[in-house]
Amino acid sequence: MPKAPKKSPSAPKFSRHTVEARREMLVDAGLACLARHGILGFTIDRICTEAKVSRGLITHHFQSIDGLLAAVYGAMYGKALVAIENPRVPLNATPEARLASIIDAMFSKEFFNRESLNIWLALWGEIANNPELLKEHRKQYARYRRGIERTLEAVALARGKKIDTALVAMMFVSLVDGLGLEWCIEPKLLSAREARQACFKLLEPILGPLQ
Amino acid sequence: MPKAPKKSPSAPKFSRHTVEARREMLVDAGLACLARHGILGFTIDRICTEAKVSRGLITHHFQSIDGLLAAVYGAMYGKALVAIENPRVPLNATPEARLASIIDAMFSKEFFNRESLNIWLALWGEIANNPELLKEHRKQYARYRRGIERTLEAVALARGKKIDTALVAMMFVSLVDGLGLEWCIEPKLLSAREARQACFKLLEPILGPLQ
DNA sequence: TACGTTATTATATGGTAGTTCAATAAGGAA
DNA sequence: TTCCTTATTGAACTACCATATAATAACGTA
Repeated sequence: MPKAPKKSPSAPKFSRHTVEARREMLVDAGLACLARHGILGFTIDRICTEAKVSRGLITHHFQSIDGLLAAVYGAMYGKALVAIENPRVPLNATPEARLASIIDAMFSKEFFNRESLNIWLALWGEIANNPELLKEHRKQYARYRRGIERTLEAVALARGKKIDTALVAMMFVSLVDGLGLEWCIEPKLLSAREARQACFKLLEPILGPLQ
Repeated sequence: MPKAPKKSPSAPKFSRHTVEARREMLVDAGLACLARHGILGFTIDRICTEAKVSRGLITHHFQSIDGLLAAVYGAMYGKALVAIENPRVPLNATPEARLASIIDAMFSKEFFNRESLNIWLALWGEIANNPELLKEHRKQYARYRRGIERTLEAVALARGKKIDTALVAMMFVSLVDGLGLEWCIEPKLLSAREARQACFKLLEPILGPLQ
């Protein structure tokens, strides 16, 4: 009995899943590869090994490796959009409380961690060079910006301040992404707390005290 | 006379250059590939084709493809550091004028263009995943931040303002990088002029009027 | 003009990339 | 239990990857 099989001979060699479930498993494996090795680690071989499936499955479920990459991008935004469109505050919360909740979420451990940020960095560098990814980006990013703009606009309105909403939103989004970039590359140069503080320091001169 | 050669038979098949000159040519070719196709386009084949040399030359001059990538990164910083450490203002210019000159340079066509920004994006995504690149980054980025910190500190000192220099510098650098990121991916969402304006809008509540 | 140094070429090598597709077998339905 | 659908496997294929190295030839020097 050389190389004893770990399971009984009658055990299935693999298990079948619904299309949706398997797609999610492959997306998760893709995220793991992106987090660990960046865009150069996003390969059929690596991802299938990570997901413990054979090489043919990605093409079967996503047509191509780029199809999976677009799905991975959508999954990243999916998580973030929940926090922005449904901040964890009471329904009757003030606009200020909604904004503060969004900022807190952005710099919480769930989003502000090296794995997630390394994924974002890897994706950002490819958007402009990958048509399929760009298409997905346009869809998701529009929603993201709209959510931020509405929140900022609501605060300004509640305080009777007139602001250039598009510009302030762009500044806020840019600062958040920029802080994530710096921290991902060299985490010791700032803390999540300082990054969060930086956002308030940007917005308070424009919107008034927020905390 | 089939397939007539374009040059006389006695013409050299290639020309020799000094090590320094050839290294620069390879770096330029690497930059072009990065600008056009991102990090996935940074390959021996592509770069050598771009530079019109044979495949062995990169290894000969840089040991490996990662060695060339680190040199490319250094070249990008080299250009930017000139503008920061030697802003185009008179020697006796005010700190405010020096700061304004740096900001103007950052959003000038020389730096704020899609090619350059696509290169930065490609590099940022790889720093955390490439030890050789990380080493080069640490060397260059420290100089960059120091230059920004000194300039901000000088303005604050001249105006008798007390600021958290490290935090303000981090905010400024993050905003600049973030704006470049957004603009590179979707240039129609803001102009270079608005990006420049955003920097002043961040700094003026902290340092007072700057323009 | 001939020589010597060495930058450069060109090929070989072993690995890994993404995609295709026929064969397989899991697991629900009958 | 048997059958059928189809998710999944796994090998084949072509293309491209980085690197090593021996042969070549450019060009300054003597």
